[in-house]
Amino acid sequence: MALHIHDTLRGKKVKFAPRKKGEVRIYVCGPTVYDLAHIGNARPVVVFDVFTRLLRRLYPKVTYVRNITDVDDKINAAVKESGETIQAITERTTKIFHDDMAALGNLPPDHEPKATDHIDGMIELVKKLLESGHAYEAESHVLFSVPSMPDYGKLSKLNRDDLIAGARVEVAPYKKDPADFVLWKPSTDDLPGWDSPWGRGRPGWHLECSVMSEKFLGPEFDIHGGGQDLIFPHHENEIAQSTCAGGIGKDGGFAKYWMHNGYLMAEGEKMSKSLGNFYTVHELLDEFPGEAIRLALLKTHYRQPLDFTKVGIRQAKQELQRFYTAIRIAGDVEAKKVEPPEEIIIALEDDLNTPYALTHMHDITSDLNNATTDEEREKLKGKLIGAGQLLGIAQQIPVDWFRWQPAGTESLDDATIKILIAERNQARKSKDFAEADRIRDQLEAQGILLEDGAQGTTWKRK
RNA sequence: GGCGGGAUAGCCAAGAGGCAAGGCGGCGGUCUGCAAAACCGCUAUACGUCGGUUCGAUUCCGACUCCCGCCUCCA
Repeated sequence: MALHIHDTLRGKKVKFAPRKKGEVRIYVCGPTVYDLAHIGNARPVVVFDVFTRLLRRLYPKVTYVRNITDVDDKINAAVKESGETIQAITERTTKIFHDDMAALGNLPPDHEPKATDHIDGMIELVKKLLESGHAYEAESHVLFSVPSMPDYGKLSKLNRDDLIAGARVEVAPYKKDPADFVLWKPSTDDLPGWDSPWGRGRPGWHLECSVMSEKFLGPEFDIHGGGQDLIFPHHENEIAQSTCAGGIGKDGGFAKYWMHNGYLMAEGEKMSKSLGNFYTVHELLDEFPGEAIRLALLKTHYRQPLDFTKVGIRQAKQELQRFYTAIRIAGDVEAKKVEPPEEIIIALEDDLNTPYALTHMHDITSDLNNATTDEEREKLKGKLIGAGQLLGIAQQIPVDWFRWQPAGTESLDDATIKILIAERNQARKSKDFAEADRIRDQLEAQGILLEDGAQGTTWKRK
């Protein structure tokens, strides 16, 4: 089975074929760096991380671009509120974003361009749109003329009349058509701005992705991804800007396929800052291992709505315990041929069916636990770890995984635990089970669980 | 009003027109000094409601209910 993905543009699952043989170019919308990433921001990062891992296995060359948007009115608002400089906010937020995403086991993209490094390109793009009659100037703004593009709305399946009918925001008076959107807007002195043919100003929201995707992937690339909420207006407007500025080829130009991940709720309610029921990745990482958070996201198919809960993370953590326990028990044999088994690849090739891939991982785990010969165990251990490679889980050394503890907890150090285990085993040897159990209970009270195995006593944290 | 996604066991969650995967949790057993882990077994009066198509639907169609979202700057 070849790779199939659900394409938002065509509205169905389709067979994937890259524009250039053996090469895949993918662009995913990254964060606007004004605040800590919440778990909803993490979903597309994790989803497309697994997806690009799969692509790299399937194709010799993959270029994955994910941008950082560091110019935006939300950033300006954050500046006003905190008094920090823009640079301080965007750099700090970017740093934390990187740390948080790494903690969730995400590999960095090949390129991570920043919007502010590409203002010149944006100005060029706006010029092109003006020259080709797809844009116009009005009151120091430059606007995209939606009526100039006959098939505007093809991604979101919204037509211009619907847009106008559903408008909840007052239409700016300088717009020729209510559906037109801003390409460039003027900045007052207290706002970030760049010199342009239309005066000092700053770019509209969608411009950066049009410019940076072309710069790193060319005017026609393969896949554009992001959260469902970006379909309209962001991606719709990117299509408008990029295709009307040129770069229209046989596949309609710009991205050939569009992939969007589903929405997230938190604890049964829609995530909302005003309700306070959203989790930042940062705070979650204090309480849970990043890998458990990652798995909680991958347990649900990426296009399904996901109700993200702490109970869900705990369940994910239990599943990881199972994988790592099996790997730990098989610690006496070398994993052989560590690479993703066929069934895992097949599951993921079917529009990234991570839940089904996980089912296979559990099957492999059962087989490993049931294996009787070392030869089988070597093979199955390799399969299990190989499967985890694609999903970005089960890659740690088991000891490290079992050692993890929440931030700020003060528990016994490894050396002390070792000593207590030795004392307990001494007691067991001399049949002083009361003392042995006392030590075990004492450790358990500190969150340390003991397991007496054939190869001695091992421990893990709850 | 327009457009889109969802509703499967205590919980999470795949799936296919023809006996309802998997995991977590729970229960019983084997193993263990006892545990834990592992293993074995059990754990859904049939998949939101009502109709329709069909030999047969939970899977297709229609209506409805509820939930989530988009309709100009939110992943």
